[in-house]
Amino acid sequence: MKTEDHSFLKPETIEHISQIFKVLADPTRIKILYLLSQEECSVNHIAEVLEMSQSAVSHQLSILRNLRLIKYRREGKTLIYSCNDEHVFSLLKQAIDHSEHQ
Amino acid sequence: MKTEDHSFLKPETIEHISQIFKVLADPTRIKILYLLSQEECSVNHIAEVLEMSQSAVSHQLSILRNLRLIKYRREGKTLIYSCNDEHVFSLLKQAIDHSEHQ
DNA sequence: ATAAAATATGAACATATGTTCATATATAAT
DNA sequence: ATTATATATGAACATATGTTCATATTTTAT
Repeated sequence: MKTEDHSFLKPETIEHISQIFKVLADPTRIKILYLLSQEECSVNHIAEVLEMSQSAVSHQLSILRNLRLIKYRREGKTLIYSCNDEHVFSLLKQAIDHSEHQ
Repeated sequence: MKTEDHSFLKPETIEHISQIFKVLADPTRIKILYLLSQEECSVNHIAEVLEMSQSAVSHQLSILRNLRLIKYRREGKTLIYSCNDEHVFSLLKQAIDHSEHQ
């Protein structure tokens, strides 16, 4: 095939996809997202369940929050995080399915 | 929810998913995989079409090859690469669709 | 106003990753 | 055998990323 006959992805599309996959590429974030796919969670709850430091969880949540993959609401002193991007969670679920059934 | 009531991903599953997403997280590899989803390609063809050095392409191909995401056959001096993992290419396509229709 | 609890954040550090450069390997042609 | 072509690979380098540690911020209770 000649170069000019190829279909190319738009640079923005490539950047966007790369960014999404980058987020999904870290084991810690996979665990957090999988947890949030089951129930909304406070920061401390996530830290306890995943046996991580509060700080590490919070840093990761800030990454997910900045990319609008998750959202939160406040209950008193507590922030409750939950899913905010069906597409990305769907990618994660598809990857889990493929990985478990092979 | 109590910690013992959560569903957890198996460590191998987490590692596997993370590895797949890590591969898909690099713009260069996204371009290569997208190209290979359209047609099988020689190394030099990929390098020309994507305007990259032969060495850089070859390094990335070796990563994709080691993870069995692509395969190759020889034609004389030329190696022709092609897809070898429908699941992963399906993940890529889903991400592209989501990214383009939002 | 003060203290405690929950969360966020900046700096520092170690590790991982992608490209380049130089060179090696393999096949084909003469 | 020698040369040319196609591809692979190791080392070096720069950049990106995740965690920890210390500390800041925000809200509630007293």
